[in-house]
Amino acid sequence: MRIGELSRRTGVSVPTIKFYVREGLLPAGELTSPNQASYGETHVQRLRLIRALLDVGGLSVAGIRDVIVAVDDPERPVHKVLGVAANRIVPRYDRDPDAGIEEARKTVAELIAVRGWQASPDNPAGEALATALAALEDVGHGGFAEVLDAYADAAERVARADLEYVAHHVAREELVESVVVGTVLGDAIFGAMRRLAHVDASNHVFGRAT
Amino acid sequence: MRIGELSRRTGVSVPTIKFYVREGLLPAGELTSPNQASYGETHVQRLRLIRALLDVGGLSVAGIRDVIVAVDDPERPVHKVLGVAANRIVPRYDRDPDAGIEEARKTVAELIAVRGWQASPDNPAGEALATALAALEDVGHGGFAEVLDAYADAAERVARADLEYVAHHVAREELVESVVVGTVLGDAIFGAMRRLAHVDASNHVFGRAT
DNA sequence: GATAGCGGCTAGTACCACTATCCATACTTC
DNA sequence: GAAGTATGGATAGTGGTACTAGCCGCTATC
Repeated sequence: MRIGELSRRTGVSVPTIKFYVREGLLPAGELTSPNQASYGETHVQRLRLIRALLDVGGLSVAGIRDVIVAVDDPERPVHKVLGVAANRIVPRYDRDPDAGIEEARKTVAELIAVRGWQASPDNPAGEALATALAALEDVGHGGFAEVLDAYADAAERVARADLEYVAHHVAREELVESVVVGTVLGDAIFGAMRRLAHVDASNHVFGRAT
Repeated sequence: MRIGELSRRTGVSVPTIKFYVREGLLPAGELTSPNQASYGETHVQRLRLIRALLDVGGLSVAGIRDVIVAVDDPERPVHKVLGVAANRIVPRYDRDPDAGIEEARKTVAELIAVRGWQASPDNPAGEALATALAALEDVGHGGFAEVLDAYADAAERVARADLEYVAHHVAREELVESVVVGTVLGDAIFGAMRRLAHVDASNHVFGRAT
């Protein structure tokens, strides 16, 4: 198919497709003559992935490129690809290291220890958690830490379900892609569900609301 | 205190503080002379809230303004304020209405019915959920829907904990602020925990990884 | 053989979150 | 009380991001 049809089938404009190719998010079409190229189903799939990661997942174009380059590199071992993906997916908050974040890091380390999680507290997710907890403390909602256990229970439940889903995929590309998709879209899905559950819970508590 | 000290105490530069005042995120200091104003603890608090919402919560300046204006308007009933907050907090994905999203909306409505949630499926959170599910379908991971039940269990657990925390706050401003903070930072916290739990779970399944 | 579409290119746009600079005045320090 | 720094208020500019517009020479298609 040619670029016009690719555009129609995905709802992405032709100039934007060209832009994604330039940015390395999408492989160029196969040239059939000096100025004519043909695109296939893989391009349609890739474009849908890009749009989902951009619109729903909130990743940046640069972040998507890093993930895609890692996924497409057959030399790279799976766990390295997942590492790159994790680094791009987890938002990086920069915060000048003060007393607050050190305290929060300790909380995170304790949580991991109590839960018996096999995870190092200084990986990006642990850092992100510490930053968020420190921010909570800063805004005077340190008491929110009370609910951390409930969050951890829920996170374990979700993570188990995620892994079960991912376990169905044996092929490398499928595995990596489902981890990326699941992580990014899973956040959006869980967030939306949490808000629905809030509405329900607050209707129970306050009678009726929005 | 004067603006310089406010800046030192919050780590936000003086020009940026001026910018927030112009944008209506932060009330102006109280003028003590034509070109001298004094700021108090409320300004420190408000600035910390702004930074947390921006850096960790990922809200836009315009979104924060809408939330803050609603919170600061004493005329507005609590449930309306929470509505505004929900609308700003939940990211709005625009997607041309196609067959996919209709299907996803049905899934959402069913989920709500099965769970017995007192929530309308056409509120922003329900729409966001439908969009995310449709995106999942688009990228060929429709099978992910299998795990929705686990997600819903977890969301209920988290929402219950959130409400318990919020129930401690009786004063209106405190109530609204804790809902906003809890919703926004809670997403970040849960996301980070989910990733930690993934690391743990995948260590159990695959032996060891990143 | 007209005309619409194409690949490849450079340049431009709109928005966002600041940042720089300026001015007249006020506070601070010597 | 002079010198130097800080302040409030204003306008203009910056750098980053995600596109978008326009052009050229060529080609598929009717």
